[in-house]
Amino acid sequence: MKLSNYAKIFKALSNEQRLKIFMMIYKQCCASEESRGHSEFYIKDKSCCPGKEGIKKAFSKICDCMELSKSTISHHFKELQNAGLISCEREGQMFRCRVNQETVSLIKEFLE
Amino acid sequence: MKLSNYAKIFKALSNEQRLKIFMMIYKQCCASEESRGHSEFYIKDKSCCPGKEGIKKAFSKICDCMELSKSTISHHFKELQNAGLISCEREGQMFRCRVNQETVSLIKEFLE
DNA sequence: TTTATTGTTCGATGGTTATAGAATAATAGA
DNA sequence: TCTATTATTCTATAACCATCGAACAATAAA
Repeated sequence: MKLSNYAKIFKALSNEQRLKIFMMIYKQCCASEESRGHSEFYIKDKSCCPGKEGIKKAFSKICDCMELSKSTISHHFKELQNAGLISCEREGQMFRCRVNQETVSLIKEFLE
Repeated sequence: MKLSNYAKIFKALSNEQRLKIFMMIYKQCCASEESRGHSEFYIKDKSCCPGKEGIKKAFSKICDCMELSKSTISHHFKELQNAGLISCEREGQMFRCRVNQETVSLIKEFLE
């Protein structure tokens, strides 16, 4: 893979808010109320978004966990997709998304 | 470590030119002539910067491998240091620097 | 002490990005 | 079909970033 692609992946993770979104999906969970407006990421509980299929209704859940506008969050989702870090699909009113483990593995291999 | 610190590290790697510099130090080697102006990173040979102590005279060597001005490269070095990714020290006219493996490990653990 | 070499700092500039709000589109349910 | 819900796109703006050249600082060699 080209160096520019790696840079693109790192760029997608370089914004704190976007990284937080990514980690929520990665951990299949949502940040706690206390984490609002803070830089720390807290795992609330794993029951909020169960299953191995990724988060359902991820978009609105993540909106609830953050202090950003919908449009900004939508933009961040697209950046993460664009970098190949996550995949999203709409299932009716559900918004399912998951992390692309292959991309995560690529980063880890890159740093070997 | 705070999420903002991880974001900072990823930001340091998010610029293609800076990533190239980082990889030169990481691989303890310089890019080949052919790589000038291209987005690919090529390893030339390991003999140009031997030893485990990091690249000696890294700054000027890297300047020779890239199409950026000295001031820009200096800026990128500082960004990488600031993120904790590399450490540099001047030894007279030598400019020795090495990758902080602990930071690299932190990233890998973060993505576990 | 000069001079040459090497890297840093400063100031300017053009480009990119994060963000919000409004308008729009897509979908589900009544 | 109409309405409510949900996510996307558009437009604007302020902040940030990459880059350069020039001036400066530090060091080594003459």
